[in-house]
Amino acid sequence: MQSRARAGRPRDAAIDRAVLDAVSQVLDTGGYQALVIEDVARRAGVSKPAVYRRWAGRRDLALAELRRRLEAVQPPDTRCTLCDLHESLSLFSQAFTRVGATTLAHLLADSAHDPDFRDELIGTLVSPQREAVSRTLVKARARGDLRSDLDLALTVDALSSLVFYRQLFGPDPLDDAEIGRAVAAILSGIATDYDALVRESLEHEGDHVVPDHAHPG
Amino acid sequence: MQSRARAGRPRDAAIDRAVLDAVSQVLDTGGYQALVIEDVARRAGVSKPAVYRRWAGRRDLALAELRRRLEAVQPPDTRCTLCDLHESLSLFSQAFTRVGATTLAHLLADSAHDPDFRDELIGTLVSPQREAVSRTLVKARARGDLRSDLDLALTVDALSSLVFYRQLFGPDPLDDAEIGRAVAAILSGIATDYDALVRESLEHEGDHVVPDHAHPG
DNA sequence: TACGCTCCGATACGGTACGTTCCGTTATCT
DNA sequence: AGATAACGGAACGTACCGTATCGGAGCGTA
Repeated sequence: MQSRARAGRPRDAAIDRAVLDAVSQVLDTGGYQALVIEDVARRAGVSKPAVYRRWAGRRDLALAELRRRLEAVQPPDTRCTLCDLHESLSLFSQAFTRVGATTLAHLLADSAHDPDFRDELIGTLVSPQREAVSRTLVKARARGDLRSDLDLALTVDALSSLVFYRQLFGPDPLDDAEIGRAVAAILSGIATDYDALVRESLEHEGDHVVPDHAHPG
Repeated sequence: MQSRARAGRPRDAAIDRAVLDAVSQVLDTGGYQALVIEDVARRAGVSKPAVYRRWAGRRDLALAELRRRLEAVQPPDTRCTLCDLHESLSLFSQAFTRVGATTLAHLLADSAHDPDFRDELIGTLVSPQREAVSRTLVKARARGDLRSDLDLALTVDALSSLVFYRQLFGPDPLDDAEIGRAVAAILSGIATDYDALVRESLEHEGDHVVPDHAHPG
């Protein structure tokens, strides 16, 4: 008694592929807006109920296709922190070029009032890429290349957000040269004399929050 | 001969206000998804054509309301770079809390295949906030607080993107303490010895792009 | 072999929201 | 006075949603 095998006629796996291929084609030509179930079904040579039998709607359908496009990201590990970070971010950016900023925005919008789908979306598209960056940072810190008081989560956010921002708000995604400059900037800092700035800020009785990890050096 | 005054019955300015008030109410309760023209018209005590006579559709309607909410941002200027940057980013984040991440995502998605609307959207919601941050950075650099070889545009991107990212991808928007840590990190850098990292990366014959503004110090 | 289950394509359906058009009426400008 | 355009109300055609129904086909179990 195979509990896995449901009774009755099994689903045709070829239909799954044909539909996702059609979705891919539509996304690349007309974008998410053009993703109309009936149209997808027609292109795939498949009936509409056959699609709904497999996916709940446009959102699920699009996410399923995007999941196909994002293979697991292999974070580099060359013991060269600059190289690894650069490579991580480059892969990150390339991944979202494949996904398409438009589609990402639509899925994000559609997930607004559906926490479950939002978790699935972020868990599929965002988290793996972030994780790759995070692992790179962890290794670099373990080597002693990064400050020990580093706020890891916030640094991952800072690097990841730059990739997303440029994809979503353009005009262009980050190119390699910009990634290099960004990595350099966040590693070396942009202040001429950070400690002096901290001292000066303390003289202001301002109500701003004093950074809780002032430069140790 | 007033060329400005069109012949015929003039538009009732009270309708403009009533409609935008209704839009505001709907956006705050049900979000962009709940923004249905017929519903807005009913709430405003107005006919549907009266709405379409003024705005092209949901997108324009929502953007018009959001424009009402974002007054001009006054970048602080206290000659304290840490304080000013902190304040700039805090105002930035607050502005988008008023707009609502959901609505922003929807508008961004809807603007995908309409470059004109996209320009209007970014010009209204994004550019002014960025500009405030940019002015703060420019003043700090002029004071000599920031490195002279600073890539201004990229730095603005880095700081702005963090605000957007946390608003859009959450789970929570940036809080004040995180803003402080982020400012500290980007000003002071996260590397223990950046110059050493650059030297090491040069030993790799890797094909990665060598940062074109290595640390001058 | 017979039966039951589930998938298959085809088609029809009700529902929602869009954006437009027509109407008779009302307000303002020339 | 007359032209013009906004007003509310209502209906319209379109698009797409997601679901239901149908006869038929494929596969499991009795």
